[in-house]
Amino acid sequence: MTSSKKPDKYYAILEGAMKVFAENGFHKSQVSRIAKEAGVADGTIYLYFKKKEDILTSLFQEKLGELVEKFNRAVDESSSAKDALRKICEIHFSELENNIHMAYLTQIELRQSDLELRKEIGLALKRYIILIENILEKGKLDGSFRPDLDVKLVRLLIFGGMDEVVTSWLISGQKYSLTAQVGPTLDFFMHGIEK
Amino acid sequence: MTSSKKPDKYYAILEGAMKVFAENGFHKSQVSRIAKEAGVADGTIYLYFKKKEDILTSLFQEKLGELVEKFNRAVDESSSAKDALRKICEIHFSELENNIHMAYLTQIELRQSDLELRKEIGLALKRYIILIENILEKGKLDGSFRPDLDVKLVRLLIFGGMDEVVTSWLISGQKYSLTAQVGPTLDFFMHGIEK
Amino acid sequence: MTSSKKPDKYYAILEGAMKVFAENGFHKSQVSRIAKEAGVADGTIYLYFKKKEDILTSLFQEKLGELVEKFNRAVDESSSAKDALRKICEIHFSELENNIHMAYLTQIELRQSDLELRKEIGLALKRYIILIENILEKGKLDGSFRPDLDVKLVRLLIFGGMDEVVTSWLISGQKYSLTAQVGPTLDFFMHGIEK
Amino acid sequence: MTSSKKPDKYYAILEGAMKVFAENGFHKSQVSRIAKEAGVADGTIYLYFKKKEDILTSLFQEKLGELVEKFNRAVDESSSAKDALRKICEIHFSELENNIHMAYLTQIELRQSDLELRKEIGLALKRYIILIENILEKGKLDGSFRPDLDVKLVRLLIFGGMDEVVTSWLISGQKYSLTAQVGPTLDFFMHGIEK
DNA sequence: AATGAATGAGCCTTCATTCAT
DNA sequence: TATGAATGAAGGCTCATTCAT
Repeated sequence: MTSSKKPDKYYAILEGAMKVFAENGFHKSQVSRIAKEAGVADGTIYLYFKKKEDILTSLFQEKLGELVEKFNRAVDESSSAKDALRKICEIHFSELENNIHMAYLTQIELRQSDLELRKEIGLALKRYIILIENILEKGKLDGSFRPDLDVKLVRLLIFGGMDEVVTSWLISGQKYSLTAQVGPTLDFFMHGIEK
Repeated sequence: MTSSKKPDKYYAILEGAMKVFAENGFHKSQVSRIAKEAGVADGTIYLYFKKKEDILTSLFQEKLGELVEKFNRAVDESSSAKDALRKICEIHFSELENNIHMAYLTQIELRQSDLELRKEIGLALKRYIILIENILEKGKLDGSFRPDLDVKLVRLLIFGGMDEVVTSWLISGQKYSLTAQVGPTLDFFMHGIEK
Repeated sequence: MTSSKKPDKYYAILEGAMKVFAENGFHKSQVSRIAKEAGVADGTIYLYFKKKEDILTSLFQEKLGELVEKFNRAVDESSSAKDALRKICEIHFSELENNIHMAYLTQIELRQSDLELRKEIGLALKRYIILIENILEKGKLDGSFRPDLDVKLVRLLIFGGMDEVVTSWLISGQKYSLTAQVGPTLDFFMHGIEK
Repeated sequence: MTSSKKPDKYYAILEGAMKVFAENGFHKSQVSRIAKEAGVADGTIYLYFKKKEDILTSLFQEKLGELVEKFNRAVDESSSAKDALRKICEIHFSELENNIHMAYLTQIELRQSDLELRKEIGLALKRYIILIENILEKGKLDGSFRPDLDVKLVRLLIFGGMDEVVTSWLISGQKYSLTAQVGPTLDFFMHGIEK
C-alpha cells in the first residue's frame, strides 16, 4: 500500500475529482468545482497535487492499484491459466459495470490527455498488462496454451478486445449486461473464430 | 464521394489541422496556428467550419471515408472470409504505419474528446465495424467460421484488439514493424490461444 | 430634395437597415444582415456608404427630411403660433405611433452612438428645433406668447418633453394611445402646472 | 445604504469604469482598460461583475442611488410643492454640471444600450420619476397646482425637458452655465408659454 | 496546513471592410 | 456597378495557479 499514510483530504479530493471528471470530462472540469465537491478550498488542492493533470493520474493510479490487487488475488487463487484468464475478464467487466464513475474515468476521461500523459498512464497499466502476460507464459509452460504464442502481441489483443467491449457498452448507454459477455469473450480468446 | 466538390481551402485547412493536431494535440492546437499552416486567414476557417471541434470531426470523417473505401475494395476482391479479415488487418496496420499523422489523429487526438463527440466518432466508425461484422456473417454462412459466433461481440474484440496493438506501437515510439504483426494477429483471431 | 437622384439600391439598403436596426439595435445588426434584407451583396453597401455608421446617419437624415417637410407644411397652414405648436405635437406623436420601426430608430438606435455621431445627429435635428424656435418667436411677436420667453431654452424643454413621452410610451410596450397625449401635453406647454 | 458593505475593489472598478466610459463611450471601452484604471487585474473585474454590461448598470444604480438620496433630503426640507420642484431642478442641473463624467455617463453612455438594458435603466430611474410625481400630487392636494393635472404625463414632460436641456448643454461643449437655466426652466414648468 | 481572493496569460470567434473577378 | 469570398484585428471572458494571511 503506497498510499496508506496519505491524509484524508488527499482522498477527499480524489473522490471529488472522480465525480466531477465523470460528469463533465477532464477538460470541462474546473479545479474549483473539484474543490467544492471535496469540501476544501481551491488552494488546498495544490498542497496535494502539483497540477490539475496530476489529480487525474493519481486518481488512476490509486484506483488501478486497488484493481490490480484484486486481479492478483484472483490469479493466485486460480486453478489453471485458463481459469486465471476467465477471472481477469470477470473482474475487468464486473468492476466497471458496478462502478460507472470508474468506467467513465478509465474509458473516456483518461483518453483525454496528450501523448505525455498517455505514456504515464501506459506505465501504470503495465502492471495489468504484465499480469496477463504472466498468465499467457504460464499457459505456454504447462502446455495448455499454444507453444508458439507471441505473448507480447496477444496480451495487447486480449486487453484491447476487452477494453473495446467495455467502451462500446458504456457509450451505448449500458443497455445490456457487461458481465454476460464474459463467456463468449473467453470463448473467442481460447478458440478464435475458425471452425 | 460526398466531398468531391468541396473547395480547395476546405482541404487545405484539413491538411493543416492534421499536421498541427498531430504535433500538439487538439487542446493545445490554436486555430490561428492551423490557419497559418493552411495558408489562410483565421477568419477563413470559420467559413468552412462552425467551431474548432468541427475541424476535428470533419478531418476524421474525411480520412475514415477514404479508408473505408480501401477496406471495401479489398473485401470485394477477397476470395474468402478469412482472406477478407486478413486484408482488413493488413490495411488497418499498414495505413497507419505509413501515415504517422493519421495514426496520432486516430489513436490519440480523437480520444481527447468528451462523451458527445465520442458518440459522433463512434457513429462514423460504425461503417468500419459493420464491415467486420459482414465478414463474420459471411464466414458463418459459408461454414468457415463457427456457427455459434456472437458477431456483435466478436467484431468489437477484433477491432479493439487491432486498435490496442496500433496504440501500443505508437506510444512505444514505433520501434518495431506494425505490419509484421498481421500474421500473428490473424492467427490469434482464427484459433485463439488454446492448444 | 437632396436625395432625388439616388439610385434604387441606395433606398433598398436604407429600408433594409431600418428593419434590421429596429429589430436588433445598431450594435447587434450585422452589415451582412442588412445586405441580405436589401437584396444586395455585402460589398455593394460600401459603394453607397463609407462605413456602417453612415447607414445610420443617412437613414436618419433621409427620414427626418421627410418629417420636417410635413412639419413645415403643417406650420405654414397653421392659423396661429399656438395652432402651429399643436400641429407639431400632433405630427410628432402620430408619425411615431404609426411607424414603430421609425420610433425605435429615433428613440433607441440613434442614441446608441458615440459623442461624435450624436453631434451629427444633433445637427440634423437642428432644423426641427429651429422650427419650434420660429414658432415661439412668432408667438412672442404677435403677443400670444410671453414676451420674456427664453426661446433657446424653451424649445429644448418642449422638444425634450415630447421626446421623453414618446420614449416612455415605446419602452412601456405601446400600451396606450400616444396621440391621446397631445391635448394634455399642449395644455402643459401653454399654461404650465401652476393654478 | 444597500451598498455600504461592498469591498473597496468594487468601488475602485466603478470609479475606473466611470472615467473610461466617459472618455471613450461604452462600446469603445475595453475591460482591460477599466481594470488598469482601477488598479486591478482583468480577471478581478469578473469577481464583482458578471459581464461588462453589468458594470454600466451597477455604476448607474450606485450613482443614481446617491442622487436620489440628495433629492429626497431636499424634498423633505422644502416648504412647498413649488419649492420642492425648484430644488429638484437645481440639484439635477448642478450635480451634472459639477460632475462631467457623471453627465457623460447619464446623458450619452447609458443611452448606448439595447432595449433590454434601457428597460433596466428605466426601472432604476423610476424612483426619480416617482419623486417628481409625488411632488405633483402634493401640489394638487394643497391647491397650488392645477387640479386637472395628468401627473403621469407631466412628470415625463418635466423630466424629459430637464434631460434635454442637460444633453444639449453637454453636446454644445458646456459653453454656458447650466444652473443659470434653473430659473427660466421653473418658470416654464409653472406658467407655460401662454401670456 | 488551509484559505480563497486575486491574478493575468491565453484564445476562440465575430464581423466590418476590402478587393480580385 | 456588383459580387461575396477572404481578411485579420480586436476583445470579452475563463480558469489554472499563486500567495498573503
